[in-house]
Amino acid sequence: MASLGELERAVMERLWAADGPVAATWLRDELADRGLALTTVHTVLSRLEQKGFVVHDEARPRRFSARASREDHAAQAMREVLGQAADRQAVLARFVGAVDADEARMLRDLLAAAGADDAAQG
Amino acid sequence: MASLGELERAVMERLWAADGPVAATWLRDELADRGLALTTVHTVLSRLEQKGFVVHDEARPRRFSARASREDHAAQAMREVLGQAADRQAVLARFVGAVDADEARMLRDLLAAAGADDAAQG
DNA sequence: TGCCTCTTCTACGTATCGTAGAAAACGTCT
DNA sequence: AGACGTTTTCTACGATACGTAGAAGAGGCA
Repeated sequence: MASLGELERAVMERLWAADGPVAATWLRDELADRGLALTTVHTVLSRLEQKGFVVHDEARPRRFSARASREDHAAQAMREVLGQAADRQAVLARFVGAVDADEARMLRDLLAAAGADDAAQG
Repeated sequence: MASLGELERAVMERLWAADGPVAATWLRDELADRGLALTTVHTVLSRLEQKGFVVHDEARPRRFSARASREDHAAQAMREVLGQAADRQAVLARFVGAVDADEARMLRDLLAAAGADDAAQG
């Protein structure tokens, strides 16, 4: 997965936080503390599109949005890390060993639900 | 986490595959298909050290090794992705939803063991 | 039909990375 | 100890990525 620069990441954060597609001007205002020119925002957006993280519609002020939700993005990143490892079990063991109690509970519940589905279907 | 370049990653792969600390010459030979100069290997190694991925001893030919195992590295990367997310549960849900049956079984077993530990200790 | 805004194109400075030469440090053989 | 080969460090250079934005083109609106 292509990695993101500092500003690119900031833009993605705003897109994820946004409630639907947004205009470049909105992003510029969201990032007002940086005092960015509108063209800068556009440049970053087009780079993010090239990388496959952002799409825009054809309306005229263009509306930009993240291709995947923040959560999908994170989950996919986790899957990619896991997928690259030769010994997935060892990775998962270390991962599970490091998660906190809350997360362990979440995982147990989620896996129980998935397991129930499997049983129902298989 | 600092991200790695193509050659840096290749070097890490060899270090992880290696059976203990190795000399720079060994790495150069492992990467013989690239026809790298020994100094190139050293440059990359020192950059990896700066990033905290590699350490070396004081013996003379220096022996280099990965600071963390491949599995620890991957697990830590997964944790970092998860840790950055605001809604960890949503991320975990998507992650669990995407893992295959094998991985789900591994996770269930690992979590069961962890849960047993909790019960015994708590 | 101008004007103003939005979009695209092009560019530049800095940091990172792949790459390696030059020089210094070290071990060793005689 | 001196000379030689190997290893390590220092320095550098070209390519690419990224932050940044000006200039120019495209479209809508008074």
